Amino acid sequence: MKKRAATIIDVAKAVGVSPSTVSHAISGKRVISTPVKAKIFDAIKELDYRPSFYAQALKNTSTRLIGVVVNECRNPSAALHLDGLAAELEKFSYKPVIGLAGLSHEMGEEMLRRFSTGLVDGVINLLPQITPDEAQELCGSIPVVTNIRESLIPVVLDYEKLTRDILNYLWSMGHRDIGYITSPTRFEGDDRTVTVLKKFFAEHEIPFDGKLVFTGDDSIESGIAGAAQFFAHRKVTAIFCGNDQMAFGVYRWAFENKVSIPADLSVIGFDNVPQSATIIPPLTTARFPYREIIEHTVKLLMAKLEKRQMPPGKMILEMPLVIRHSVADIS
Amino acid sequence: MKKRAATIIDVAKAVGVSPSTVSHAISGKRVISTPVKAKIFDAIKELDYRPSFYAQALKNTSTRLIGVVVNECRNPSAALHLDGLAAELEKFSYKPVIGLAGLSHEMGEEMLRRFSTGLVDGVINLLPQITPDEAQELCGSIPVVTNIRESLIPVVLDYEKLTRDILNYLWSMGHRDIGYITSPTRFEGDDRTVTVLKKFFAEHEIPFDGKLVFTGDDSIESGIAGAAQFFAHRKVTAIFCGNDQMAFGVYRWAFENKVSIPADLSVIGFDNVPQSATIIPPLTTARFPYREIIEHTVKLLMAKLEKRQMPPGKMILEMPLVIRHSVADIS
DNA sequence: AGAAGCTATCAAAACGTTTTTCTTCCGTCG
DNA sequence: CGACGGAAGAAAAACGTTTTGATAGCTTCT
Repeated sequence: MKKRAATIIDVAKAVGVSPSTVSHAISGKRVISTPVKAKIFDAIKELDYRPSFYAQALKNTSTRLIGVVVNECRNPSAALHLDGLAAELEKFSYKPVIGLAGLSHEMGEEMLRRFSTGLVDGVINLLPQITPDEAQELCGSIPVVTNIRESLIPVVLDYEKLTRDILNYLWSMGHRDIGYITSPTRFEGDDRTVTVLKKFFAEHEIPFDGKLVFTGDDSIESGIAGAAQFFAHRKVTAIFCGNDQMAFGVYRWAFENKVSIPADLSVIGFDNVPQSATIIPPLTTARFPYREIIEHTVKLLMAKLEKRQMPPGKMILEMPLVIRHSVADIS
Repeated sequence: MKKRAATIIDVAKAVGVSPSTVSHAISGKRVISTPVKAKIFDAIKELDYRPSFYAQALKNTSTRLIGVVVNECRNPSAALHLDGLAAELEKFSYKPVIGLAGLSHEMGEEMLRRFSTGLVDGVINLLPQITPDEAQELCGSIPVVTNIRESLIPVVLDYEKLTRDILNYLWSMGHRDIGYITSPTRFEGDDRTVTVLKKFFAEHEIPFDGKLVFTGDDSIESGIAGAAQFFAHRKVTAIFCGNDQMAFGVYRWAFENKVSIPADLSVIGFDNVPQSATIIPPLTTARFPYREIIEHTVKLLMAKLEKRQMPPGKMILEMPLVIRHSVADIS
């Protein structure tokens, strides 16, 4: 059990046949007589022969492996992406190789560079801190898809409509003092959200208060910090967050400060991670279309792998509000 | 950008030198004259040469990669393991290759078998459904550590003491009607827990009610099911769960059935995942020693890789209760 | 009966490295 | 001045496969 693993040459010798015959018997690319084939398979089992992955990869120049780079698994949204991508890639007989970059920028670059040495056939970059161009640069000649950045995928996420939906909903429930915590994962979406915010308040003839926008970083801590900042400034009746994680942070802050949700403070998240349904009170949030985004991500990667063009046309994905119990009607 | 990646031969030709010289210049294993070296590095940059990972692996027979097999990332406990293992392996210059098996048994076996083809130097099996022996069998000659099973690691988790601590705590708070939801991840720990339970009730002269033990599967859903079963049978004042996920399920059931935690029902979890601190009310739970377990897991794997024996001696790890707000004093 | 065509197998080249051994060229020393 | 030794680089072998081309031995057809 501690000795060197058996090679194809070992089994060839054991049967008294050439290595190529063994290879053909395994792959079935040429016909091998039944008795010989039987003896070969016996020997394979006997010697516990397993073809060397690396030798095969070297010969084939394809590995059916896709590198997926992500910051941390403990981010529920990342975990959802990872699980989903694994399942989706499986449909095309690809397997993910997950690179955990941690939170450092260098480590992310390092991982992408590492993948570019032929280890994988393609890369999916889930790091928000690395732009599509940087990622492609780091990976050299192998195809990369950066699915976090909306611009890269032939799909459009209508953040403006979503923001308007949320604001309308909050407004209809009587909320006038609303804080917003941004998420770096949403990028362009974030900027536009602020624009919509300003416009919305202008339309309703309410002054826009810049201190009611807090720049978050997707972590629970920044949710806490955001809520703290708002209330230090002035009382708000609702906070909406660029992702659910930060909404959980707001919950946390509220609990510690004896502010009751939703009675004293309403909260809206974005993502609809499973935890948003189990937290108390269940979080009202917008459903991020994980399934569709994931499908499109791998579809796009497959196209790049096969050097196909994607059909032009864009697809608009809905991000419906899922109404649970974290927003109160105070009108 | 779409053309074949440059090889070491290409850079050798570009400089007018032999491939071995290039290799030596890169590795520094032999001294190469400064001007030649400079030209080589220029050419490398120019051609964007990256050594083929597979060719290197084939030659070296070591890859500094460790396969980690896990069911799903969305399980927060798994995510914690994954992040921790990645950081710990990094200390030894190993990188994890994560295999997502999903929930099917065959897929788990498949992943383990796949890893055994030289893809990785060693394997860490996090699948509770596969025993250490099965895992070693599937992986052939490469070292495997199955860290979920306590018996394999030179560390003992004192589940009996933990159970007693929990029961004493609950008892001191006045609880007499206590349900227990088991976790498959704890195995032997689970059985022993039930034993301790019986003993504890005997000592306190309370009849043991078998219907107050529910077999869970670590999912949120089984937490819901467990709570539902208990209350269908009779009222309990406290439930303790083999992991935090299932405790979240109990929260969920309580919310839906207008049972208030902790006023009407106390809950204790096990794991102390981050979410247990942010859920409302914050969950009282036992801290699973992730850091130590992870350290020992890779220590053990490193020993196997270097064919060293582990020093005998076992280490007892504490699992202290972290008291938050999910248990009420009803005495 | 000889050419042609199969069938089952073998031999060799190739994939891109690393490593060991072999050259060649100098300078130095006795 | 011949031998020796060191430096710098070249050449070749090896890692474990897959794939292509070659080679026997048989059938089959004309």
